[in-house]
Amino acid sequence: MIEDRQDKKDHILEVAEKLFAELGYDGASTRLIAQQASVNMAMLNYYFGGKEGLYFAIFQKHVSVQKIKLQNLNNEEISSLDKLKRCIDDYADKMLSNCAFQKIIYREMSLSQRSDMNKKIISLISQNALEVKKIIVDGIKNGSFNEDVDADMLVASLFGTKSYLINASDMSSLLMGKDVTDPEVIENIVKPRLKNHMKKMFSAYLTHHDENK
Amino acid sequence: MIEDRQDKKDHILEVAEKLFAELGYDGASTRLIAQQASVNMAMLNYYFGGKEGLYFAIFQKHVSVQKIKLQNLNNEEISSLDKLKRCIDDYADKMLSNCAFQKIIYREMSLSQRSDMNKKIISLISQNALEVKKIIVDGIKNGSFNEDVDADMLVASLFGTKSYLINASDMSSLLMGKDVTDPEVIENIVKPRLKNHMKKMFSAYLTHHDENK
DNA sequence: ACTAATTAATCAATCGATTAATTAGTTTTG
DNA sequence: CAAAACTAATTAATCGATTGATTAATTAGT
Repeated sequence: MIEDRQDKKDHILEVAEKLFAELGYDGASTRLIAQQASVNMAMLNYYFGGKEGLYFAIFQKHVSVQKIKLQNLNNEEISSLDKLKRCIDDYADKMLSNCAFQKIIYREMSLSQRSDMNKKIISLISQNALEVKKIIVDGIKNGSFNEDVDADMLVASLFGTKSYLINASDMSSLLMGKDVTDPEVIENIVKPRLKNHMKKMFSAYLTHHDENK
Repeated sequence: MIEDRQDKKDHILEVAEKLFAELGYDGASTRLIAQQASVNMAMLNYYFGGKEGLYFAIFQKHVSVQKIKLQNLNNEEISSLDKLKRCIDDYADKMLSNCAFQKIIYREMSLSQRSDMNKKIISLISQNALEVKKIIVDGIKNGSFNEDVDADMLVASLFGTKSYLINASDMSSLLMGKDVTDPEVIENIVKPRLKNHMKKMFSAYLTHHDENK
């Protein structure tokens, strides 16, 4: 059945995603991926055309979904601040629930190699970042946010804070005295604290009255 | 002369740092490093005992200096907010002036492999993060900052924002419409905007009056 | 004459990919 | 309906290339 084949491909993708996240692109050998997915090594090439193809398939699987969600949000008729808060919640939920992909995405962006693939991936992801920036810029234009807010830097703070918790998880664990890779800790402690922190900080920054004017 | 040897070792470290940043640990082969540094491949092992030793030497070179600077800052008799602002300035200057090391450090923290080395490195770096956290916690205790501030998350925002600009530089370049890897752009545009953004945002958040009380 | 520094050559191990052979599944044909 | 023919899926074995590291020999410095 065709379904079986798709299930198997999905399973390979899941395993590969986990291993790429843990070991990096070079560190995760096709042999290991095949072994952990309980398939023959040659199947990876048969299905995905090679290691790069497998890698790229992981990105395609994720990005398209998120893009649609963002565009819908941007078209809703709620205040700019509410949109941004929704963004914070959505990204916190998505990123912290799927740390593996988040790790891969971030690491890929920081490498200069594999240029062809790299450009494709950056192009995919950047569309989402632009949507977020649009929310902020619109908020400044319509007077919801302070006019001296730096939209680009705010985007960096939004994604950067979350990336830090995930990618520098060992450091965060040490700081917080808790294992922030433990799913239970993530759900009950990290997520709510992260959401609360970012909403408060951004609200204060975006809507506060600057005394130095 | 001994100086010549040290100079050569330093030169190797510089080249290696650059290549590790661009290509990752696995991507930067010892052959390439040796070639770019114009030394024989066997010299890397002779000097540093192997690839891992070379890698670790890069970390040792950087961390110790920063640690001392931070401890000195923490002992100065200025307000907590001023300390934090100094931190922002210092880290922005250091990180953006030496993006290569910043990239390495961040990527290393996000990998689960090379466990022995990894733990040593995390241990080195975490001491600095703890010093920054201390500044915030002290500020909360002495009433300078709002008591409901989440120190851990604030540290994540501080380091995360900067890391994002550096590690996701392609993305940032696309967002800002400028090449944020160009040294001139970094110095004249990214640095001042980053410093300004973080000081304003943190000040607003740390000292604002919460209306929802 | 002795030690440190440096070189070229080579080591085994591992990498991603491919091959040819085999099995399973489907379609065609008598 | 069943046998044959064909295609898709899967396997084990192997390919050349590259990896980090080591060796033994040579050079330079003291």
